Amino acid sequence: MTVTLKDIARQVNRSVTTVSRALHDCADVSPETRDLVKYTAAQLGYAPNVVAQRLQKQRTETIGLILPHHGPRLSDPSFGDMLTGVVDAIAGAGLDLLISSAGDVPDETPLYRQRIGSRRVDGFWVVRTRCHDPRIRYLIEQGAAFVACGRVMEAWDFPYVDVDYKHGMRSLVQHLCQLGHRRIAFVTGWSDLTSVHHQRQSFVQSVSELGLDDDPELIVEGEMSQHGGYRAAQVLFSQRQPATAIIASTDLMALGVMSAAQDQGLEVGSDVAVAGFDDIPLAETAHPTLTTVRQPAYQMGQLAGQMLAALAQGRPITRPHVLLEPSLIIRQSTNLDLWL
Amino acid sequence: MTVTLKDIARQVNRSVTTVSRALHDCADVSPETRDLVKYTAAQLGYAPNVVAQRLQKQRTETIGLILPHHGPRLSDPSFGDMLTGVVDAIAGAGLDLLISSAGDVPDETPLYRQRIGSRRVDGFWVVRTRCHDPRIRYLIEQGAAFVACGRVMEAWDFPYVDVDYKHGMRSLVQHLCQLGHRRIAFVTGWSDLTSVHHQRQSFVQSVSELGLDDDPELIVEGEMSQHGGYRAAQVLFSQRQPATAIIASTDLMALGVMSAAQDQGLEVGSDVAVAGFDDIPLAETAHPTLTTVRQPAYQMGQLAGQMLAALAQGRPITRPHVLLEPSLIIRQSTNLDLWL
DNA sequence: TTGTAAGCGTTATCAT
DNA sequence: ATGATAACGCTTACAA
Repeated sequence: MTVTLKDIARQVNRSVTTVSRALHDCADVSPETRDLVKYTAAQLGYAPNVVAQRLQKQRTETIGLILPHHGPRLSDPSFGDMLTGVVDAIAGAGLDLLISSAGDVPDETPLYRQRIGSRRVDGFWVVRTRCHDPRIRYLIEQGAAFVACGRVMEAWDFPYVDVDYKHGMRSLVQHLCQLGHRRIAFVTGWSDLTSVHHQRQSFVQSVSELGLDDDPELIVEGEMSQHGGYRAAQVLFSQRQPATAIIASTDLMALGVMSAAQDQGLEVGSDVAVAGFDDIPLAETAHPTLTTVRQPAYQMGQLAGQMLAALAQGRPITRPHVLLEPSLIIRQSTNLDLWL
Repeated sequence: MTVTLKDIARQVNRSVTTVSRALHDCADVSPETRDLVKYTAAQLGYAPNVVAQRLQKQRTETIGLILPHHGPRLSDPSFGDMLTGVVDAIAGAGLDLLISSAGDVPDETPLYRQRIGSRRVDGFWVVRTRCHDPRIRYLIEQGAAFVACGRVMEAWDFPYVDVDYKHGMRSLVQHLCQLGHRRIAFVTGWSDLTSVHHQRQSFVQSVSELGLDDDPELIVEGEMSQHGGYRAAQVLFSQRQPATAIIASTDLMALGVMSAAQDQGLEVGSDVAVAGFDDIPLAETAHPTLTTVRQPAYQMGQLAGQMLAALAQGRPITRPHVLLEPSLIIRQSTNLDLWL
């Protein structure tokens, strides 16, 4: 059925060892043998049994991703982009990506433990870091190979790729301030997430520095989805003194906010300004188009993938700490006069 | 470093064989030995080396997904949902999902060949089938285990999960006809895709049966994304006698169509009706909300995953051909008066 | 230049 | 009830 080294060896009247060496282009095999072996292998349609190779090499050439129970959903566009970046990068290095889901388990460390112990993967890609992330702590303790998309609050040294949310938030608040807004709200996700934490911190600081309204009611936490954004916005609109501008943690939330505003009969971009984070494709085709802080999701994934490949193959990581600068994309949702 | 059977065997003064049997709860091992072995294993933090198990068992317990070069993108929401369904179902059966990308290669069969030959996976999940799909042909020829999300035009017998696009399209055209539309356009994806083919066939037939305008100009092919929908709609709006209703192959395309209409100064839901396929979350929060043919993406993935698990574990597939009925979700984009 | 033998960690077969 | 032995397919000392 399936072709093995033994089959080739029999055919060319050599030992399995010689065949193996010939296929690996070892110097100590005669050119004739090498050519013969390669020819025969090709003809027989030989493909090495990677499982056997892995057992021998004690490497799985596989990167694991355990989807955390607190999201992101595979159906979130920006996460999909990041995933594509990782898949492309590690596939280019001959590695596989193994996806599993944490399900409803609150503590994911046993899953990581299990996959390390059973030598299922060479390293992990960790997404959606939390401020004090037990996964990161565990992986560092174990000396496991991993790359995170996101930082933690502790001053631990581990390879990561992240976005400078503080910078992004600052430029967004400044933009809204310049447009004359004094009362800016922040519709945010679960603040245990490091990204959200940074956004929030920077929001509070920027608002204070610019002397804007710093009413704590203006910060509303919700689920990181359109529905979460929608509901949070409803809360905001029901306040005695509603905000004139709303920033959301993600574009999906921002689209929910826009939706809620429009359902209130408000015109987004004039009656109320709305902005998000990510720059998903929909941001550009929404009506009005959505002002946002663009994050290079694909590139982040790609970088993480390259770092993981280096790690898995024992090469040093050239830049273990990458902080990408996001850029403010001004569109109609904060400035309806804008002609795109 | 890592604990193996040998370590346990040494510790409990038994052979590796006995330890293995004890851990597998074989009947022919004494209760004392069994308990001792299990206790020791737990204490040492033993986890079986899956690579070794796989080499021995000649099974990888892994399902492969090779992302076709013609999409879908990982960032498409409906595909993400389906992927989640597969991951959940497969993980529940103790299997892994291996993702790789076909890159720019026009013919993917070598990739399948390579993964079969190297025994990397036990089976494949095939997505986005084409009318005459070389991947399906190849996998059938090879006798490989796989489940497809989508059918082909040939009368080949293979396990699949698909949606009854024809039915969905018919109900959509009927709905628009009842609203008084005589000139309905279809903004479609690459018609080599079986799903698109079925939609198109049903569109033409429904239009003809209902006696509506069957101008071939009303069918415009474009990229299956918002931009593709946007551009195709621009073509439609520039026609001498524009359509009064536009159906798109996917919700993303439909959102692009809505965008283009709005940029033309048209009011979607009154000046022009727009409808899509999928029912992604954004369909419900778009403005106006989007009429669509709902497809149970997560459920499709889940079913495919269950079938794959059965296949991989040598169990028979109870229902190898599943055709799910989509349902028409009427919203404002075809009927602005509608209060959701 | 080639072959022999051992080993990766596990499971299955056959003795005892 | 337990253990020796072989096997899964491959790589790599070491020997010839």
